[in-house]
Amino acid sequence: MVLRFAPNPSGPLHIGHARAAILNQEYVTRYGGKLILRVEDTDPRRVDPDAYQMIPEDLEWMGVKWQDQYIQSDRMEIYHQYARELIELGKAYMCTCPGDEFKKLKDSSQECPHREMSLAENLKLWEEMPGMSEGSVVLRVKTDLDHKNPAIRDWVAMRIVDDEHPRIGDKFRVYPMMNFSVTVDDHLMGVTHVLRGKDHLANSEKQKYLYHHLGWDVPEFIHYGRLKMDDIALSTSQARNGIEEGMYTGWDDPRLGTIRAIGRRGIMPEAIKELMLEIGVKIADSTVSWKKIYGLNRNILEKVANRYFAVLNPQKVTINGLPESLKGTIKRVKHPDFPDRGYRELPFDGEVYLDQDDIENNNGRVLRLMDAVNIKIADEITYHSSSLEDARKEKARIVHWVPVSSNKRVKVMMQDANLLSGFIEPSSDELSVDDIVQLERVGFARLDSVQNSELTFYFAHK
RNA sequence: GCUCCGGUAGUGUAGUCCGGCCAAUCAUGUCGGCCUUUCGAGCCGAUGACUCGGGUUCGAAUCCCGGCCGGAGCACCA
Repeated sequence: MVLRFAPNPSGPLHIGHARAAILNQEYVTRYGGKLILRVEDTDPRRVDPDAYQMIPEDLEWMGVKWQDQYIQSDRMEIYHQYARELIELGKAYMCTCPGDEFKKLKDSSQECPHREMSLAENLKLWEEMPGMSEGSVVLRVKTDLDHKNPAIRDWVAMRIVDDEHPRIGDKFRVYPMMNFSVTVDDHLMGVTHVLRGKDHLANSEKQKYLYHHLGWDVPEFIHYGRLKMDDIALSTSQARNGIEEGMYTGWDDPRLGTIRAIGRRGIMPEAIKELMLEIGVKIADSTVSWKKIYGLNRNILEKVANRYFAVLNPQKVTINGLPESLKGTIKRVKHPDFPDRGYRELPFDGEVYLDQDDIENNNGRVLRLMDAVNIKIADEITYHSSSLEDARKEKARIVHWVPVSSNKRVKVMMQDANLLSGFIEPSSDELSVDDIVQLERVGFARLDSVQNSELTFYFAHK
């Protein structure tokens, strides 16, 4: 089997691309064969030069591997060659009809005057095409003027574009349309199965005519439905505008649905993969919720993420009447299921930061500081007892805390780009960037940067 | 409007091709319980669906017709 992932380089990959990429990859690994990465940049106006770099990066992050790689703008001569061949076969013709006039004819199943031009006239126009003005002429593939779907009738194969191409400059003015270059490439590259969105249903139909004209085998077309994410509805172009206007910090802004934004937040590639394999290739649309992704991701992270205390809405608390004997160092496992990962140590001297909400929601009640002591919340915070049993008796809430005497500053970037700040326990200094941890009772987060001993996390989910 | 396609629990999915083993799978969510220490993790359990109406058949989620709802395309974008 030969499959290809063929994105348009208009920006980095987003969650929708992930489906095509991962499913293609899955077919290859499951049935054997190869995967081709083909960058489809035959519209000079829809090319973001950075995308040539970002697309492979995003694929690598997702764990998608490809064997061959092509860029269509390197293959312009090939498209020109096949376009000419098609004319010589009498299967395509040069058409100078204004667009609206052709549409009128096409919609009533009538052929335009150029359809029966002689080969010589066609070739002459084809030779002149590079010197003609944009919009004045196109090469059309003959299909069936009686096809019940007007969209299929005599579609455009080559057209003139005046803009410079970001990669190949002004070397060419005559560019292939996607349906033409895709068909030529899929055939030349030996693609056996074409996996594409159902928005290409009509294109598959159009392309079949070209396969038949040239006597080529038609690959298996597989169409999948639309994938909607609740919340993020941002298209690549909307995201780009937002970045340019300074609304978003970049392609990896936590509010965006790009692969890099999702990864930055600590969503694991395996979670994305599981999601895509579950959704599969069915043609019915599906709406995926973040909760679903979080659930899958949590299953992976739960085993991986060590635990730390961070207080994000800190209020300094001094415990009155704390017996001297209870002061000391609290040891706590990094992960309850994997004790051999070791312990972290928190000095405890009666001065701690607690989450303001924990204090406000427990006024008049007993609160247990994990692995430390029980305290009574009132106007004054006082020592209550020390054992867990006592805490249970009081139905005390068990909360996390950070020592005042020893801690690091921490910031947590939330999904809505809200930046929370507070304190994290001192043993967090053993963490390095990219580590994903569970901030107990807060949620999972990925360490994004460390600056001047201040840690910045990107929040994944609870 | 025209062409094409789809509709299984809150969401996603299995089953639909080749009707019976489907009072319908799994996941996620939600709810409840458990846990010498995360109310939020984990573990256990529970709730929850075949779009509707006809037809064919001994028997239909599965086949046929119609309705309803939803989607895609109708570019000199990909």
